Amino acid sequence: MASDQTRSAILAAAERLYADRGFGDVTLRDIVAEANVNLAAVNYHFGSKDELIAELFVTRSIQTNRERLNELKAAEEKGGGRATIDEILRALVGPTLRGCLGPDREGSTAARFMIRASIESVPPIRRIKNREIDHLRKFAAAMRRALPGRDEAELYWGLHFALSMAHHTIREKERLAKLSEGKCDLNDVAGIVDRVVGVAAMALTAEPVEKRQPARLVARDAR
Amino acid sequence: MASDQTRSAILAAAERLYADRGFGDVTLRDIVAEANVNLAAVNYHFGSKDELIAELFVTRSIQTNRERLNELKAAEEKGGGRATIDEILRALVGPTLRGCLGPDREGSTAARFMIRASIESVPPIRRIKNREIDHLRKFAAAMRRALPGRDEAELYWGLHFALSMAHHTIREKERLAKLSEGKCDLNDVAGIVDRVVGVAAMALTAEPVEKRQPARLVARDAR
DNA sequence: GATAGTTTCATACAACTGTTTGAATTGCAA
DNA sequence: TTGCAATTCAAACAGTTGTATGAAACTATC
Repeated sequence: MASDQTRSAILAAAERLYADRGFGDVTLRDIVAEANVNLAAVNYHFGSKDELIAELFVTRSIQTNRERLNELKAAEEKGGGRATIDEILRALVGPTLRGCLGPDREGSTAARFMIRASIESVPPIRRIKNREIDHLRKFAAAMRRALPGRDEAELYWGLHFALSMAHHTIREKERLAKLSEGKCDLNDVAGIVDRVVGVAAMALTAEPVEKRQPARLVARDAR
Repeated sequence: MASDQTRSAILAAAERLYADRGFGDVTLRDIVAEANVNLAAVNYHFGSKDELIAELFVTRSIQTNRERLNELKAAEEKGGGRATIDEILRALVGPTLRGCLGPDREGSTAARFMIRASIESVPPIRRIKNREIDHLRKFAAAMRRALPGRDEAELYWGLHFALSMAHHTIREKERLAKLSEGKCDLNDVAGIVDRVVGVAAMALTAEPVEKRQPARLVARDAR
C-alpha cells in the first residue's frame, strides 16, 4: 500500500511550499514536483486542491486546539475545577505563540505554515476558521467562572484582545523587530506570553471603562 | 480629456469590487465590465493590474496616515509640544477604527476596501505596507516624549499592542459579534476607541512585566 | 480641415491553472 | 497464474488569466 506514502509525501511537500512561498504562488505542479509524484495524484488522493489545503489546516488546528484545552483542563483540575484568569489566557495564547515563535520550532514547517495561514487568507481556510467559535466558547465559559461578577461583554473583549495581541505579534513579528530595531526580543517566547497574558488580564480585571478615571482620557459622553 | 473619466471609473469600480468580493476573485474583466470601459484601458492607464491595486491602496493609506498625523499634531500643539500617551494612542488607532467601523461609513467603499486589504494580503499591498514603518516611528517618537522614563522596548510593545487590538477588531468584527452573541457592540466606535486606547495605555503605564505581581493588578500610576 | 497626439476598441495571444481521462502498472488474494 | 482492485502515469482538456497589438475614433492645434 504505497498509497499512504504518496499521500503523505504530498502533504509534506505542500506544507513546506505553502510555508515558504505562500498560497498565492504555489501551484499543484510545484507541489507534485517537490513530492516526486504524478500531477493527478493530488486529485486522486484529496479530491481537489482546496481539500488538500483544508486537510493541512485542519490537522494543525486540531493540534493547537487540543494543546489549548489540555492546558486549560490541567489548570482547572489544579484549582479544583476553577482556573485563574491568568491561567485561562495563558492556555489560550500560549500554544499558538510557542508554536509559531518558539526557537526550537523556528525552522518548523508546521509553524511557518500556520503563520502563512494567518497572514494570507484563502477560502478553504476561511471556511474552517469560522468553526473555531465553538472552541473559543469553552474559554469564554472558563473566564466566566474565573470572574463571576464581570460583565459578559467585558469578558469577550478581554478574550478578543488576548487573541488580537497574540495573532498580531505572530503576523507582524518582522515588522515589530524592524520598527524597534531589535529592542523587542521576539525570541523570548515565554516573555511574550507573559506580556500578552499580563495586558489582557489587566484589561479584564481593571475597572470597567465607564467608571475608570480618565487620567486625561477624553470623557466619553454617556450615550 | 475624457481620459480622467475612464481612469477614475476604473478606480471606483475596482475599489468597489475588491471591497465586496476580495482580491482573490475579481478579474480585470470584472472591473472593466463594472466600469463600462474597455479591457485594455486598465493596462493603458495603470500599466498593470498590480499597479492599479497599488494606487488604490496608496491613496487610502495616505489619507489615513494624514488623519493620524493631524490628530497627533493637534494634540501636541494643545499640550505645548507634548501630547499625552492617551492622545497619541488615540491618534494612532482612532482614524483607522472610525474609518473601518464607523456607522455612517458602514457602506463606505473605501473603508471596506481597507478592511479587505488588511484581511487578504496580496503582493502589491504587502510591498507598500513595509514602508509604513517610517510613519510609525513618528508615533514612537511622540510616545518617547510622553513617557520619558520608560524603557524603549516597552514603548514599542505598547504601540504594537494598540495596533494589534485595532486591526484585529476590524479583521474579526464579525467573529467577535457572533462569539459574543451581540453583547459586544461593534457599532459603538467611540467606545471601542476608548477601550483600545485604555488597554494600551494601561499596558504602557503599568509597572514593567518583570516587577509586576501576577494575577489581578494594579492601579495605573499617575505619573 | 488637415495634422498630430491621445484614447478607445475588438481581438488575439501566450501562459498557466486545476481537473479529467483512459491506459498502464502495481499489489494482493484466490 | 489468474483476476481484480487500487494506484500511477502521461497526456490532454477546458477555462481563465493578465497583457499586447494595431486599427479606429476622438480631441485639440494650427
